[in-house]
Amino acid sequence: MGGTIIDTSARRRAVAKTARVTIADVAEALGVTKGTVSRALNGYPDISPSTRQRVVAAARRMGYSPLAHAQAIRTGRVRAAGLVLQLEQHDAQKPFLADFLKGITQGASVEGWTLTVATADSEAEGLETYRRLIDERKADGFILPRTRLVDPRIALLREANVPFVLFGRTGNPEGCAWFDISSEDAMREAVLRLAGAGHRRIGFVGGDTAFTYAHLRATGFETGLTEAGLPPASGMTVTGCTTTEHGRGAAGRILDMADAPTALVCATDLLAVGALRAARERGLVPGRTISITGYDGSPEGAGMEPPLTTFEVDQLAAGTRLTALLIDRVRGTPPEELRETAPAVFRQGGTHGPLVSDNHRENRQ
Amino acid sequence: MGGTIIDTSARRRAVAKTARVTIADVAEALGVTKGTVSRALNGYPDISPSTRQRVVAAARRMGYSPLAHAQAIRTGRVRAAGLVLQLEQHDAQKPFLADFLKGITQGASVEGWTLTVATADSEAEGLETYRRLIDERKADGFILPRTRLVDPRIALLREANVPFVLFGRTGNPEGCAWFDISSEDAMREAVLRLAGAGHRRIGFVGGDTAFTYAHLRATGFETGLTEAGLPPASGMTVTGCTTTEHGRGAAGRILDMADAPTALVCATDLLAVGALRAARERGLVPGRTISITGYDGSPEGAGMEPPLTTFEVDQLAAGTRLTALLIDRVRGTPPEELRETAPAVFRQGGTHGPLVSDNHRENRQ
DNA sequence: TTTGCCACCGAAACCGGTTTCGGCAACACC
DNA sequence: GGTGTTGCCGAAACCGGTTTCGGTGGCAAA
Repeated sequence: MGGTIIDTSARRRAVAKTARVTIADVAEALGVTKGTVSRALNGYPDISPSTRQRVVAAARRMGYSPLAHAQAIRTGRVRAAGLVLQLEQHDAQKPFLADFLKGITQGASVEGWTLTVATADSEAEGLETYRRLIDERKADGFILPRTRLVDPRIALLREANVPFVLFGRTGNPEGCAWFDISSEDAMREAVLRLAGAGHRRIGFVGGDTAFTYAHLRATGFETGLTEAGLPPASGMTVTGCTTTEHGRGAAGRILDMADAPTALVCATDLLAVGALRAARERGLVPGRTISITGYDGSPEGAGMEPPLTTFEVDQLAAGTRLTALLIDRVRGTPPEELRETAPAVFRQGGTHGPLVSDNHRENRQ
Repeated sequence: MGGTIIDTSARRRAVAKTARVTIADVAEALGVTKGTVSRALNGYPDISPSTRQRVVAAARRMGYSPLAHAQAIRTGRVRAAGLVLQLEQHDAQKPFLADFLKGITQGASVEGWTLTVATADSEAEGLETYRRLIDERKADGFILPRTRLVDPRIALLREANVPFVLFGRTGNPEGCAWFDISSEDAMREAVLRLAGAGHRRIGFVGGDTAFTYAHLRATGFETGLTEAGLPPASGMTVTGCTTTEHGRGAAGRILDMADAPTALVCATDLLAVGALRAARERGLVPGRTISITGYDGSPEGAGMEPPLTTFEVDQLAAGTRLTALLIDRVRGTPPEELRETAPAVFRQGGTHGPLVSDNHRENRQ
């Protein structure tokens, strides 16, 4: 201030609210160029070990960390995963959202990535949101939850040539990477367990088969029947249910049949809750005169009395794997090598039990 | 390909996976400079209406939209709100998370912003996460949920000179902008309603008073007592409860007192659920021989039998307002002008009712 | 006609990084 | 001793925008 000559960088620093340390500051402090600092910090091979060490030390000492968006301008990578949540639907996935997000962000932060989330009310709005995020490059790739057999989001991302990973599977797997829970195996296991407990007439309450998971669970149920040596459950199978009320209605209709099943396999915990309600309304006792299984491992199911027999899904692990796969995908690994499934694990509850004879059954109710 | 002279931009476009339209492309197509295009699109006054129109039309026609991170390098703004979720705690906020996120992202997308979310297990890890996001400039400002009376996050952001908005209030409001639900008024209203229904001995089950909301709700309860002309509820007030089990234990101890209260005001729905359990274990009938109110408007409370009397919080609106305030804050509005509160609205349930005489009470149980 | 002003836009610097290119010194090899 | 290599790093271009500065043309006032 006293002199006439004022160093511009010093003046800039005095004006700036917060003094940001740039790569140029580090370079100047060491008497090297920006390029050298950049290469040293990014692990380029043409930097001598001693120089690299000096640079790393100076960067740490000066508190330098590069601006993500400044790097992105040249590299084209913002180091962010994108997630568009379509929350129009019922609160089915809401309870799992926290764990899922936690898994994603944990997987992301390991690699220095972050997560950009957006929401949409409708499918059309969702596609618009993807387009916006892609255009502005707010994410390097996307995680697609709740995939459908025919999924317009996949078509969009394929065409835009943007990396993505499915949470779930889809009809045409070409160019798709995914992580999924093999819920079809869980449905199969449910049938086999019930058949092993003596049940011969088993019904199924399934979800909207436009979603791949619902389709797969329905087929898994059929597979279980076949493997158990039981005939196809004609008439005792319902799909297209999404809410608790749907589940209640569908289960009610099945239980009102002449040859009503003694057990119900439900595609989700939500539907199982509805089915339990329908069963109780008909004087049936879950775990004794009616067996009901769910799927999801929801806290609601665990808090019920008796607790719901279900299959647990590790949403946190799912989120972690999905981001790991996405990051690999962004880095160039072909999608065919990035396909994983994990099993859901059986959780013993009190809503299922061995078959009781019809006489016995009459007594109980 | 046939000729010797190959335009570099054309070659680049052939090589690039996806042809991105840059500002230079738009400028070239119109025969103007990048600067003109930029100024036209950003509403600078020194651009003639006709030119502006031509630029806007060309940009739309060519499908141009600027890269957010390329703009950020000069403007210093990435147009992103930051949200760090500390999910160590119990699943208290999980059910509201979806709506809250929806509100935030909706508020953000209106202004062309996005949301960057991160999670942390502990407070220390949370602070580390803030530092990382700030250093890499992954967000222009932050939304801080679940504020405490003394909040280290606020200290951190204050010092780093990074804009933020509280969801809640705090001990030292200096430099803080916030949005909050005046839950203290709800507690007061609960007491007044109960007193109006004849209750004279009212207990309180409160949360961890390190959190501002819990502190405020406890004072709101006291205010209600005073306004109702009731004496301070010595011994019938418990704070520090966070889980359903805590609520059950605390309510149980209160209900076991010699002069047990006939009504319990609970600071959260979670605690109310625990209190209901404790009451039922003692043969009390919610809505008849014991009155219990909650706060949150949780779906669990609505699904109970009878439904929980509680106060609803519009999480979606909260998220929307918070981002609007944050964006204003980032744009320079002083924090003192960005402070809002909204009321929680009473939701009639079946867990409270008029005071019944002790004789009557004995009969009922 | 000259002057002055203003509207409008071009030229170029700039933001903070990354990456290409080329050069110099040291060393090995014939 | 000339000639390649090789290791290492400086110089500068570059990424895609924004912003500053200055200049030109048109028009009104003198």
